[in-house]
Amino acid sequence: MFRSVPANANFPQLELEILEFWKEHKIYEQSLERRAGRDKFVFYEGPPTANGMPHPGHCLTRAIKDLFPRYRTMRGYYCERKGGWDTHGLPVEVEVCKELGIHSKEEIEQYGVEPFIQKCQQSVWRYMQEWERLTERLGFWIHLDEAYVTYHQSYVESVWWSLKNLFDRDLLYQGHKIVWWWAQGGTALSAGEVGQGYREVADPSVYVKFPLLDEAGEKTGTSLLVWTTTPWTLPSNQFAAVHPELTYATVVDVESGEKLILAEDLVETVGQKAKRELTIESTCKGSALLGKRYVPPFDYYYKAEGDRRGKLNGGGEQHVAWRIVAADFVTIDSGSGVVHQAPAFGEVDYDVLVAEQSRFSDGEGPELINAVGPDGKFTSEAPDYEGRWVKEADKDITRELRERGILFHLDQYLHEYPFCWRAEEDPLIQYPRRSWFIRTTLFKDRMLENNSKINWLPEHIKDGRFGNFLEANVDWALSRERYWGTPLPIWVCDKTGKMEAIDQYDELLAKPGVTGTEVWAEAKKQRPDLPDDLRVHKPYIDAITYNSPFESGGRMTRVPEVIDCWYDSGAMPFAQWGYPHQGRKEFESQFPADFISEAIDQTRGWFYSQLAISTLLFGDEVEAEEGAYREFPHPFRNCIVLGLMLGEDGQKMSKSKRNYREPNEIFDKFGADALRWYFFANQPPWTSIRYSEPAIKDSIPEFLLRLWNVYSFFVIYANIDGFDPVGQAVPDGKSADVRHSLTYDDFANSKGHRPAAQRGELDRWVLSELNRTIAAVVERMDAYDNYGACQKINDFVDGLSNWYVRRSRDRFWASDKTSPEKLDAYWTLYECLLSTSKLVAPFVPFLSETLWQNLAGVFGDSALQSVHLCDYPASDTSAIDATLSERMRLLREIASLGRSARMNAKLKVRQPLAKVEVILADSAHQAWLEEHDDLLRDELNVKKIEYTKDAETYIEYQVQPNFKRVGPRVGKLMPAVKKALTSADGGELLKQLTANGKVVLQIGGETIEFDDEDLQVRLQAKAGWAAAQGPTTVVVLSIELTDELLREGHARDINRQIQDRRKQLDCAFTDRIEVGIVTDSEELRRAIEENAEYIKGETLADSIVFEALAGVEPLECEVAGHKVLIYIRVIR
RNA sequence: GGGCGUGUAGCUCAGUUGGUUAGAGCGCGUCGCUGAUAACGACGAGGUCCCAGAUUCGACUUCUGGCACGCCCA
Repeated sequence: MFRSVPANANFPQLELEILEFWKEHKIYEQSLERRAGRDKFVFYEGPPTANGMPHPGHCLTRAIKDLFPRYRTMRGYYCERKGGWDTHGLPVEVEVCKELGIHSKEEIEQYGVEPFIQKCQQSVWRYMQEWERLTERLGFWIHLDEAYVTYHQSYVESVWWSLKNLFDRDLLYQGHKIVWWWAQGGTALSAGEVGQGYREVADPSVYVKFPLLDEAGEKTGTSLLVWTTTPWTLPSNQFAAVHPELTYATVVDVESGEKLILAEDLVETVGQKAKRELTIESTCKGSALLGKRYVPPFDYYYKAEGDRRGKLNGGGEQHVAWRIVAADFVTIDSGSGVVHQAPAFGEVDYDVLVAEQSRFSDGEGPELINAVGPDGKFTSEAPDYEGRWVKEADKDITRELRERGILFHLDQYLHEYPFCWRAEEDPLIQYPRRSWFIRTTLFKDRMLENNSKINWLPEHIKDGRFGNFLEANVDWALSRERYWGTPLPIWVCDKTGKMEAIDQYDELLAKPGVTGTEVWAEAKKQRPDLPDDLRVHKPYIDAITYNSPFESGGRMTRVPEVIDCWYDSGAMPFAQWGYPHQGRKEFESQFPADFISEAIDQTRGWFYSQLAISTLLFGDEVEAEEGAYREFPHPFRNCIVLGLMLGEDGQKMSKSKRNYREPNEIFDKFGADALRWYFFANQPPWTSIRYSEPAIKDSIPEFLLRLWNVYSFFVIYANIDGFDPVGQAVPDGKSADVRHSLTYDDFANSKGHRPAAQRGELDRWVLSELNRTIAAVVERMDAYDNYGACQKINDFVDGLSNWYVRRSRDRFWASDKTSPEKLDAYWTLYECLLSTSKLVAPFVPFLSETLWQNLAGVFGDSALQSVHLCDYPASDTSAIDATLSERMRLLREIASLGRSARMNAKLKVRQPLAKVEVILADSAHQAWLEEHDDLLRDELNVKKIEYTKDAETYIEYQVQPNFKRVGPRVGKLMPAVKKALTSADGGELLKQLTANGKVVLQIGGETIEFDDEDLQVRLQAKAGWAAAQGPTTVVVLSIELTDELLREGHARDINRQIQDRRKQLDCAFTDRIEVGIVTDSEELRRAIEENAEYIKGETLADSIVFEALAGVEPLECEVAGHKVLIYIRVIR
C-alpha cells in the first residue's frame, strides 16, 4: 500500500519534513559518495558577504547554483560544492563604523586599529545564521561547514603567494591613482559613496588665455582660450587638450584686437557670453595644433621646467609639458573646446599624463605636478596661496588672472558635483594617491583570448559588456588605504627603498633579526579566544620587521596598504584550497570550474577578478610551478549571468521601500519549490525579473499542484485496487542489497507488467511523450537552458494530467481489478510518475522527494532511499513514436474544436449528440483516427464520428501559397500569387492538385507551377452549421436531438445530482448506495428507467426506486424543468 | 556623456535561422465537468509587437535614427 495522500497539500510543511529526512540520512553526502571517482563537474561558489541580510535576489542566485550541480550529480558526475564567504573590505568597515558611531580614518585610528579589526572580524558573521538558514531552506546543497573564508590565514597566504608571483615578475608596481578625496577626513571615497553625494552647485566658469609660443619660444600674439570650472587647479597645469578631429578657429576680438583660438562651433556662444565680437580669421583641424607650446597662467613649475626637453622613445626630443595634446574626451558641449589639463586632479587628465610619459624614455618624461597637499590646501610649491583651502582660493586666483589680463571671461556654471556623504558641506576633490597597480593591461590580449573561450549565457556578455570592459582595460588599482583586508605582503628596506614580497607567515617569522611578533602574542594573551587568523592582519602584521637583505643595518617594514577585496574573491579558485602551500591535489582536480553563476553586477567584480588573476598566473608560459600554463578557458568554462531582481515596483530592491518580502515569509507561505519553479520556469535566467508574490504563488496551481493531483489520483486508486508494483520487481540476479533507481527494466518481470508495445494507444502515447520529454530536458539542461527544460517538463505534466489521466479514468474505475488494460493503466501511470519525480528532482527537490518516497517506498530497501540518489532518467528512443504523437495532437485538436462548436451552439457536453462530422484538409491520419474514435466519442459525448468526403456541403477551401517555399522562387510576384490563389475556387485548385499532382497558373505573364508542398489549404466552415474550424480541420455538429438523446441527457443530469449528493454526504469512493427518486414527470421517469444501469454503474447504486426512502433527507433539485427529489442512503 | 540590455494582451512574461491567424499564465467574461473535488477543464474578449525610416516579394524578427526604462561606468 502507498501512504495515503492528503487532499490539500501543504507544501511548506512537507518541505520541512523532507529537510529533516535529508539531514537525518545525510542524503547530500550520500549523493556525493555514490559518484566518488566519477568524472568531475566543477562548481565554484562565488562568495557572498554575510554581513547583510539575504533577500529574494540571493535566493535566485542560490537556486541556480543548486540546480546544475544537482542535475549533473544525477547524471553521474562527481560535483563537490564547497561554500565560501567574502569577509574583507570597506562595506565591513562601514558597518562597524556605524555601530561605533564614527566616520573618518582619523577616528578609527583614535579608536584603535586593533579593536577595530577585531570588531570587523566579528561583524562578518553577523547574519551568518540567516544565510545558512536560507541556504538550507531553499534546498541549496553545499558544504557550508567546510567553506573557505577570505580572512583565514591559509586563504590570505594563498593570496600572498599569487601577489608575490606577480611582484617577482614585475607585474606589481606603484603609481598614482586619482581618487575622489575627502580632504577634511583624509580619506578616499568609494564609487558608491561618491554617487550618494552628488548635488547641484554653481561653480566659477573661467575662460583663460594661454599665450602660444613659436618654435623659438617667443610669444606669437595668439592665445589659446582655455576653459575650466576649477580655477584652483590652474597652478598645477601641465597640458592643454584639443580634439584632433574638431575644427578650431583663430578669431580676432574686435574690441581688443587680441587673437584667440577656440573650437569653431563655440565661437558664437563664447562671444555672446563674454559680450565680445569675435571674427573668425582662419580655421584648422585640432590635429594641426598638436605640439604647440604655451605659457601657463602660473609659473611655479614653469619657471624651472618650462624649457626642459626629454628624449622620446622613438628618438628625438620634445618639451615635457605645457604644450597642446590630443584627447578624445574633448567636446563642444560646453566651454571653449580647449581643455586645461591638471593631471593631479582629474582621472582623464591623469591618463593623458600617463600616455605622455609613455612616449618618453625612462625618467625623461613629465612628472606629476601637484601644488596641493592631502589636506586640500596649497603647499609651499604655490607660495602665494600656501595654506589656503583650494575651493576658497578660487576667487583670489580668478582675481589675480583678471589683474594680469589673462582672464577672458568669468561666469557661473551650474552642475552636479559630489560632496562627502557624511559631512555635507565638504566638497570632494579628485586627488592623486600613491597606489599599487597590477599590470593587467599587458595581458589584455590574453584575457580577451581567454574570454573568447568561455561559454557565456547570455551570449552577448562575451563581446558585449564583458568584452568591452576587457577592451578598455586599465591597470588594476590594487591597494586600499584601509584596515580590514588582506595586507599587501611587501616589505620595504628603510635604507635603500628596495622591496621584497613574502608569501607565508612562517617564512616571515624565519627572517633574520625578526621583531614585533610580541604584539600578536600579547593580544592573544589578553584575549585567548582571538582567532589565530587575525595574526596575518593589521595591525599585528605591520609590527613585524626584519633585517634588510639589501643593505646591512637596514630594516624591512611592511607597506601600510591592504588590497582590494575583489582580488580576494578572484583568487578563490586556488585560495579556497590554500594553494600552493597546501591543497595542491584539490586545486589540480578542481580547476577550472565547469560552471559558475552570479548576477550581472559581477561583470566587473568576480567575473573579471577571477579571469584576470587566472590569466596572469596561469595563462602565460611563465617560468613557474609545474604546468602553470593552461589551455583557455579558465578559471571557468560556463557562466550564467543572471539578471537583477527588482522590487515589486520595478525599482531596485530596497529595505527602506519595503518593495519585497523576506525570503522566510515566502518559504512559509508558498514553499521553496514554488519559489524555485518560479525562477526556473518563467523566464530565461538572464532577464531581470520583478519580484512578484502572485507569480511565485502561481507556480503552485500551475505546476506543483497539477503534478500533485496526478500523484494523488494514482495513489487513491492504486490503494483502492490494491495495485502492488513490488512482486518480483527486483530482477533475479541482482543482489538484494543493491538499491535501484527503479527504471523500466526493474519492472520487466513484475506481475501484470506488459511491455509498452503491448499496451494500448494512449499508454504508448504517454510513454512516447515521456521519453521525448526526457530527451529534450537532457538536451536543454546540458546546454544550461533551465527555462527550455522547464517548458518541456511543464508540457508533459500538462499532457499527463489533462489528457492521459482524464482519458484513462474509465480504466482506473473498471471493476475488474485484474484486466490487462487496467493494469496497463496503473503501470503506465506509475512509470510516468517515477520518471517525472526524477526528472523534476533538480528543479523542485522537495516535491520530487515526497513523490519518490511514497511511490518507491513500497520497495523498501530495494529502492534508493532518495530521488536525489537516483540516476537521471535516460530517454528510451525506442519508445518514441513521432507518428503517434502527431496523430494524438490531431485527435486533441478535433476534440478541442468539437467543444468549441458545442460552445457556440450552446449544447452542453452532458447532452449526447447523434454525430459529428470531421473534415480534414489532409487525410493522411484519417484511418488511424477512425480506428480510435472511441476516445473522441467519449470526450465529445457523441454517438458517431464521421469523416466526411463530400466536404463542400459544410466548408470552403482556401488555398494559400507556402510563403517560405514559393517566396524565394517567384520574388516580386508574391503578392500577385497570393491574390490569384486566395481568390480562386479552392475546391477547384484542390481537384487539379489531386488529379495532376500540380497546379499551373498564369500570373503576371508567367506560368507558375505549384506542387503539393507549395500550397497550404485552410478550411472555412460555411455559415449555418454548428461548426468550428482549425487551420486544417473543421468539426461540424449534428444538432438535431431525438427524444431518446434528450432522455439520455436527462439521465446524465440525474447522475450528476446523485454524485453531488454523494459528495455532500462525504461518501468514501467505494461506498455503495441506495437511491430513491420522486418526480411528477413521466418523461424523467422514463429517462431514468432507460438508463438505470448507466446511473447505477456510475454512482455505485445498488438500487433505484421511484419513491422516498424512509428516514432520508431528500435533495431537491430541478432537471429539465421538472422538480425532482433525490433520496440517497449509504449502505454500511 | 559612454557601454550594455530591455520595450510584445490589463498584469507577469515567451516568441526558435525573416514566411502572412504573434503565444502562455494570471486577471476578466461565458460555460462545462463532478469517483483528482476547498480541485479541474473548455471556450471567448483583449495586441498600432515603443516610434520613424531603410533593406526585402514579405519585418515582432535584420539595419539606421529616435524615445522610454534598467544596469554598469564616467
